[in-house]
Amino acid sequence: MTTEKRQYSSDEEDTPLSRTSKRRRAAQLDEEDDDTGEFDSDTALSQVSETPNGRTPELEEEKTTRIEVKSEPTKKPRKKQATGLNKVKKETSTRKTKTSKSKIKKEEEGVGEEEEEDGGYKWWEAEKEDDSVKWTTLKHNGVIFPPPYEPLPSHVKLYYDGKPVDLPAKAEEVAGFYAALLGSDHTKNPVFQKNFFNDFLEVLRECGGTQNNIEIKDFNKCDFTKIFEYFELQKEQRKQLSSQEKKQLRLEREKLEEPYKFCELDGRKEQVGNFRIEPPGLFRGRGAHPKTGKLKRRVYPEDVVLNLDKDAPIPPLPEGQKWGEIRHDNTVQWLAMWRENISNSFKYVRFAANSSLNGQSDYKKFEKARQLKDHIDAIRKDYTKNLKNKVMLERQKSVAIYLIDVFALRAGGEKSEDEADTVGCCSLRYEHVTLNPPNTVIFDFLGKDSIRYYQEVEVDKQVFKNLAIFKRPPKQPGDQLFDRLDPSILNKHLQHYMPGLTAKVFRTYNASKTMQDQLDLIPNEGTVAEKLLKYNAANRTVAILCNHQRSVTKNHAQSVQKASDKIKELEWQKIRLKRAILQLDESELKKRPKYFEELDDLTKEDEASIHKRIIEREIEKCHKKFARENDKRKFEGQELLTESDLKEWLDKVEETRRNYEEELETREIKLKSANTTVEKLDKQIEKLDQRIQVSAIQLRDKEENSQVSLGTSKINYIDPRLSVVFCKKYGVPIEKIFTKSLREKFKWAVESVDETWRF
DNA sequence: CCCGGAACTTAGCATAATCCAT
DNA sequence: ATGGATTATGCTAAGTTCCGGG
Repeated sequence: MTTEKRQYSSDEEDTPLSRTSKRRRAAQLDEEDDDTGEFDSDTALSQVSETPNGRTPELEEEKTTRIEVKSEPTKKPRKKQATGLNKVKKETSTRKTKTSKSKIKKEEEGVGEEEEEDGGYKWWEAEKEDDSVKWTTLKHNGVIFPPPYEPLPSHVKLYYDGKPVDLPAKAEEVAGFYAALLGSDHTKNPVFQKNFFNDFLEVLRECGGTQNNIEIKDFNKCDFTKIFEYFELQKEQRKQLSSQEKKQLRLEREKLEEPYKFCELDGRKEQVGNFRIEPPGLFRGRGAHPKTGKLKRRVYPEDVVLNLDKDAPIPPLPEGQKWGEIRHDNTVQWLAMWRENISNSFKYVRFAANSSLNGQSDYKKFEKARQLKDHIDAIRKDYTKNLKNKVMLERQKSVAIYLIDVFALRAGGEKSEDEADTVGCCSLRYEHVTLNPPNTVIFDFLGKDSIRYYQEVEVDKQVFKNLAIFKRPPKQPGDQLFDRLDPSILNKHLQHYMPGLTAKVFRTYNASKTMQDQLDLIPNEGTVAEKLLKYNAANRTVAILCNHQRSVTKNHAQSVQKASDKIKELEWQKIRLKRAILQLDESELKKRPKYFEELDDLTKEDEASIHKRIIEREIEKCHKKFARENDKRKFEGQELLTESDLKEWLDKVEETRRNYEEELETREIKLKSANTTVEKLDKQIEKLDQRIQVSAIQLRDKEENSQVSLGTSKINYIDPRLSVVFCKKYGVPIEKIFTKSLREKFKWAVESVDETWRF
């Protein structure tokens, strides 16, 4: 019933043209388009779509474009970027005095928070001008390599055409990678199968084929289930370990990790993020990734480049091994890197999210987004005006910025043939946008991570007209909508509004701005739980804006069912109590008829099904309790409970069942305590009402959140200071909103902001 | 310019850890 | 205390942007 969240592009109806040639074709179109392209600002929509092979473009216009384009970059060289940030820094320093004062107050009050490992260095209270140099000293202990491959026991094998295969360890390892995924969707994906099988055969060939003369040719004759089952068994055994043993293992792991967890940056102890080298395995590309299933090869020390200061001791390696390279580059914030074999790019070992350098980057990111406040009006005015610009490039730019600003689209860079076909703004194609006059647009495309973006929206009239122009024949499916645009052109354009302004800043800006606006709407009243719910609702609007999705969990439907059953049960209980009141004193009905109205809401059938559910649950409970109790007794060598003991419990349930049945007929409630009163029952009903309220809200929240992921926007888009201010102003403990690791990541925000701060 | 490499930021999913009702 | 449900974290893929060299 749930629509699949991630979309695997429909079976290659891909045109014979490769994506790159599509692009080229689009470029040709442009020239033609320019010929047709005199854009009258008042062109009516009908005219636009009609416009056949229009007139030649005014050459003047062409010239102006070129001149404009050239003159733009002269304005400022790239490296400048710092200027904008320096301004930000000054702003900070004025705020600093305030901040440190409030900090002192805090300390006087003796707020003893969590322990800090880094000695409490507060970079946000320090001044630092040039940030191209990231550190002066950097020492660390390198990385953890995955353990070497452990061959399977000799009775666990791959079967080919029904026969056991003796694989060389290296090939067996690869087979094992596949076997381990048997339960997952990956192994159902033909691309995954094919890529895996190719690489598996290659490894097998490299190590001289199978050891018992079986030639593996057909993937469909391979049976990995024995290996899979062995892994499952291992998993099970690991789960069965006593908590003692588990603890032991954990301690050993922690001891091994200890030296790698921290490094020394400018003399301070800071945490390292991903100090583990990624283990070999099968590449799990998302969506319709052409390389999914390929073997991700093992990384050895000689593949790894370390980055540390010149005087830092070089982390030792086992005899005979050496690091690929030792570097001393203090303009970057990585500690180690290696080249990965799937797309031939680099992987980095970097500082943890709570490190000072990452904190500073975050801070700068949000300050830059805040700066956009001062320019956004001009930018909006500008792009609105330029929607009617006579130059095609300008129109494309303004429409693109409009989409990025209004719908929070990503920039959308060009992608190569061997990646999943996903798009962002600049790479949108003809088929991703459907136009419904007068001004409704349907966006339907796969974005980052192959997450579907589907929106039916109304857009500015002129935007609509322009989109129609961008789709005008001879353009057709497969062609680029913005055929003259790419992120670098767009970003260059944005630069001249504000240094450092790029497409992604709009997402940050609009996310945080939306959050601020939503938080402003929340009244400062009610319980902490209620406020939290409203905070989450605000968070959710941001997540929806950014299209942050998650797959519904396997047991979502079940859990919703359970929750709504629970509510129904509570309501039934309430009704029951009300009946009881009437039983005690019939005159109550006349006194407050409204109160008893809901007695009629519950049909006999509903009531019966509630009864049934309760009874079934009780019976199940008896069985479970029986089984568990006996397990325990067995373990302790005690006498076991007999079937008759179980029967006794079940009989009790049966009795309840009969009571319910009777109650259903007679509507007569058997009251538990004899001396109850109307007042007491009223109290109980009130309590029930509250519980029902709470449960109903939680249920709604659960449903609304089932496909929306709040975390991504909380971590990356919403200025953390907004949350801190919210907590302070509304008396909500920050722990309710930021987990421990987020509090550490956003320490700069938690400690530096007072109630008056605004995004 | 254009291209691709390099560096950094953002993303969802699997699983570990924790919570919470029983 | 248990174990099923929920939440937090770890992992690594997939974006954007910067940058330097032809």
